[in-house]
Amino acid sequence: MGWTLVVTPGQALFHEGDRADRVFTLTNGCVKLYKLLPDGRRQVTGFLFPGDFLGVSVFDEHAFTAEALGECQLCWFPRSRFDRYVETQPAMERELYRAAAHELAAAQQQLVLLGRKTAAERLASFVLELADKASRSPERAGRFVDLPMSRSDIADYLGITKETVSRALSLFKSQRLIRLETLNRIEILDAEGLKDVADGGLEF
Amino acid sequence: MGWTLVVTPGQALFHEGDRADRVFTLTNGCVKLYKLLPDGRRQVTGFLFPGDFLGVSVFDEHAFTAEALGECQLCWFPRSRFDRYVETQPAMERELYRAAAHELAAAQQQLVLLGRKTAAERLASFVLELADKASRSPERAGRFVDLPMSRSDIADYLGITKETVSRALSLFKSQRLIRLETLNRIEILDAEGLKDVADGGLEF
DNA sequence: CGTCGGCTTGAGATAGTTCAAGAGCGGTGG
DNA sequence: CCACCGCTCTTGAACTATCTCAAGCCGACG
Repeated sequence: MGWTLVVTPGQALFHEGDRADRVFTLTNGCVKLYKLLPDGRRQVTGFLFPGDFLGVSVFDEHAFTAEALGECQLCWFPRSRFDRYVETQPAMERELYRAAAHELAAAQQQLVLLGRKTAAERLASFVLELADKASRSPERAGRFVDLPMSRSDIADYLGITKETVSRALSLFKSQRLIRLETLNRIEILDAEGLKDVADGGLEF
Repeated sequence: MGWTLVVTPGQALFHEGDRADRVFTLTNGCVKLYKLLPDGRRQVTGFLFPGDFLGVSVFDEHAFTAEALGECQLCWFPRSRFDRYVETQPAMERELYRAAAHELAAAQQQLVLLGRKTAAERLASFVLELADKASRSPERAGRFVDLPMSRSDIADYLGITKETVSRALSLFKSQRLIRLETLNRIEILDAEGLKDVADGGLEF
């Protein structure tokens, strides 16, 4: 029902502007999506986890680059085949719409983060977002949150620098909100406290 | 085929969290969409112009507040009626999907703006975005761009302060990129120059 | 066990914010 | 029709969160 594809860490599945002629489902590993400005500034628009779909688009060209974070395994189809399949399945059309609406709502939430939150609020929101995603997956649940991406990737997702990410993490450690089990794995010690930080602290 | 509604300047059509039980089309006037943080910080997520749809959502609750900029005239239907109509029209389902995908692409472009652009780049992008929208409408075309929203609204859309908006406009005036015909109407003197600013200047 | 690359921490620079006046426009009433 | 008033917009000056640049640190890997 499709072809299997294995990509190495850092390898791009496709670039912004490439012809969108394949659709993927991520079976193993994580992927980052980003857009670049002409001078190299980068905005990460999202991260994908096992089970996520990729490359479905109503446009001819991809609007962003997709790059493997670690080693990834994917399953892909030609887009033409996918489109033909969708046309025969009215329920699928609806499902695509629902998925796009969810992505749109998430993007609008991210607009608030990028437009109006402080560095600490951004990082707290990010940790909780990952924790929330993990809690829905059977296996990855619990107080621990994996960070499969680098500090730079987090920074480019949150619209800050990698140094500011480090400093905010250190701040949270000193406040006993989190603990770094390893460099890429956070233990949440105080989810409530983190939530308070994420939405602007307790002001009144 | 629906009811007419006239709202006065500053009046909200609905608030974030309200039950989404009506769909609208804006026949006259302009609307701003925004989300608030608990402490009052605001992120404007978009502006609507005559002909735009509003309130179509797969969710039960509105994800943002919609507020009239000036006096507005709208046409609305109960959502239940709209949903029933969509179900009978497979082409409509597809059109909704296409619309959501376009909004998503626009939101991702705005993520780049909010995450990585400087104040001047943000304002230049904004002016060009309005000019581009206007150029598609038969009547509003030309070098002139109307700003139906306040400086604060622009600021909250671009993730900066109203003072910074003013300063960037003054900068563009001094560089002969634009002229303010009136406070709320810009004449674009150098679209190319504005484009260069919008995407990070000419670096090489 | 040493090296390399990413992470953390520090110190100084800065873009943008905040706070504070003034200026200009539009609306109102004399 | 003009003068006044209120509000938004502009400009200025000081402040600050974040960035930039520069070491050291530390963990992963050979």
